[in-house]
Amino acid sequence: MDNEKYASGTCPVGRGASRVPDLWSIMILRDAALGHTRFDQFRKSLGIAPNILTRRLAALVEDGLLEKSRYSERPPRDEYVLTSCGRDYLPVLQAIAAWGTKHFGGGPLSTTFDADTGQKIEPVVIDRVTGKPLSEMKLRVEQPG
Amino acid sequence: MDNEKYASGTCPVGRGASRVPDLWSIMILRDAALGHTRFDQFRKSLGIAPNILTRRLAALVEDGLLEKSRYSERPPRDEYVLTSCGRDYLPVLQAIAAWGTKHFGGGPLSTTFDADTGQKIEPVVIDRVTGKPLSEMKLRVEQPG
DNA sequence: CCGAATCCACCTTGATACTG
DNA sequence: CAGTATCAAGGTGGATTCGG
Repeated sequence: MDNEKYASGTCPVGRGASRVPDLWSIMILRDAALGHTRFDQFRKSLGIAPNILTRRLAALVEDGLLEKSRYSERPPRDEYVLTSCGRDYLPVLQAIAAWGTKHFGGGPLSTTFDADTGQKIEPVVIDRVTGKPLSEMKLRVEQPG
Repeated sequence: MDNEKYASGTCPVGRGASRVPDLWSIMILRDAALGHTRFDQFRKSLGIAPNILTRRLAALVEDGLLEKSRYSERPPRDEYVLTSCGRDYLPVLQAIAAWGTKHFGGGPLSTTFDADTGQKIEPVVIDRVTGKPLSEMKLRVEQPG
């Protein structure tokens, strides 16, 4: 489809989603959030074909979510690390995970913990001003201009 | 790609994301959240080819995010309305929107308001227990079993 | 006119093999 | 290890058609 139409449109959902337009991209970012950085880590973890992985990584670098970083000179080797933009995508992953667990759970699932306290994480999306969960609010959307 | 591998895997991100595996699905859900229900509303709003729209709608119905509902008998007409599962996806859209606005803003964007108070919404993903934003936390993921 | 189904040229995807 | 080359298969969207 024509991502660019949404990438530059007025809808903030389109602006964001068009940078992570498919399942591979989402799963690559998940892996990156888990600390994976190398081509082969992604490839093995995801079971993705190498040419596809190459393209996806390039697109994520292009859009500023990942950054190539040289970790060996001879032989030359790059790793892919999350930028601050990419790290900011992590809450989206958590929101997806919470939704996935609630509605499509039914099996053994990996779980996220607070690394400091060891407490299990339960992600909720709230409005920063009122603190109310968005799922309990009535919302209205307004177009610009 | 092979969605089903992730749809039934142990990763909650995969469980969720595989049900909304592409940009069209996300945008359809956004439209649905805006109150669109009819085939032609989606088609015109998104500029999507009708055969593709048919497939995506059917997939979303299949996965329980949308529900077909007959609104006219003669002629027979169905509309697509969000199920509770589909409504629960709205926080994900908001998280995407917040991320998109922060990192790819730079233009006129539509904005979400609290329908009651008229206040602008600023979505944040927090941990329900501690109330802390996830973006400020150090997380650790644990595999099942 | 609404909600599709069908056909078709095109492009993307991904499995495999291969290279530095 | 980190990709590129090749190529078959399937997805994509435009045009058209069709029933209500």
